Amino acid sequence: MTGKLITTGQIFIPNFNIELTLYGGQAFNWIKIDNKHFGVFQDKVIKVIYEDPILYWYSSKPIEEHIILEYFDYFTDYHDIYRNILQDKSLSKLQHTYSGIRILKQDLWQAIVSFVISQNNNIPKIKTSLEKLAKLNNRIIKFENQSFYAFPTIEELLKKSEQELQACSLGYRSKYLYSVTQSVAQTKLLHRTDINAKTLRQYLLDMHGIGEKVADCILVYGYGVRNIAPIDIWVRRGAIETFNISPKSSYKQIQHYLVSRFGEYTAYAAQVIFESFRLKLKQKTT
DNA sequence: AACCAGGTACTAA
DNA sequence: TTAGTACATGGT
Repeated sequence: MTGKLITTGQIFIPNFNIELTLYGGQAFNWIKIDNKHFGVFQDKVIKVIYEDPILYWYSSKPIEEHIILEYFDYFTDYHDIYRNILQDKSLSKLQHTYSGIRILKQDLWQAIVSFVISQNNNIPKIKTSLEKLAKLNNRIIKFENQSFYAFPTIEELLKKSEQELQACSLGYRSKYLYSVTQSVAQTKLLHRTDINAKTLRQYLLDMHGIGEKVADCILVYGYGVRNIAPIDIWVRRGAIETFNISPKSSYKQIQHYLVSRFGEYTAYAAQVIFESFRLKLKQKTT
């Protein structure tokens, strides 16, 4: 299916919390300049401006509108989602201001690279590392008087040595990224359509440097899975406090609990928990 | 100067 | 299965 290639469009998305969605830790490829948001998508740069309820977008190169719509999860009924998860008494006690968060559907490869780097790391530094990684290939995209660097393809990354990766401030994660890149190429994960989420998760877990949390991030943010959630430190703390579950619970136990409580909406509920607790701490320290 | 960041691999019990 | 620890790097 190929649609018409266009460079600009408008999308109707009422009540969209664009700040938390783009900068809350599910994606690392956006920067904000004034009221405009610029994001690198493979070899393109997209600019978006949100004026409730319209999202205006502009691309540096012609692109199918469908790709943009998918990315912003346009075909999902968010009104229905938040109506559902906010029926939960405990969850609804958290900040309702987070009810405009959407879950982006990112490029699978970009998600794999991003979340391998994200482990035991902070958001600003993750972004810096990804930028340095992009600069290795020096594919510059000029757009609106600014220069951006295209996200490295797997073919490009395969050519890089572990030392070159390490120079991107990846720390000990450089060997993980190096190894994961090889594994993704060998398994041809990016080109397979015969694979379901459960199988993909197992492939990812078999890679050196990907554990449960990163695998689940890749599934949720890069593969469109919504009926599970990555359990990071904030979701863990949040779930323990919000639902009064044992602090000793394992990763799998917390995830099962959330799935049993929120079902097909688990990822959305966890996103609200994540932002709520992450920002609560930030307010304390600043 | 410790402590932390959207964890994982490894070891020992 | 669970508990503890090393791991690179930069910011606070």
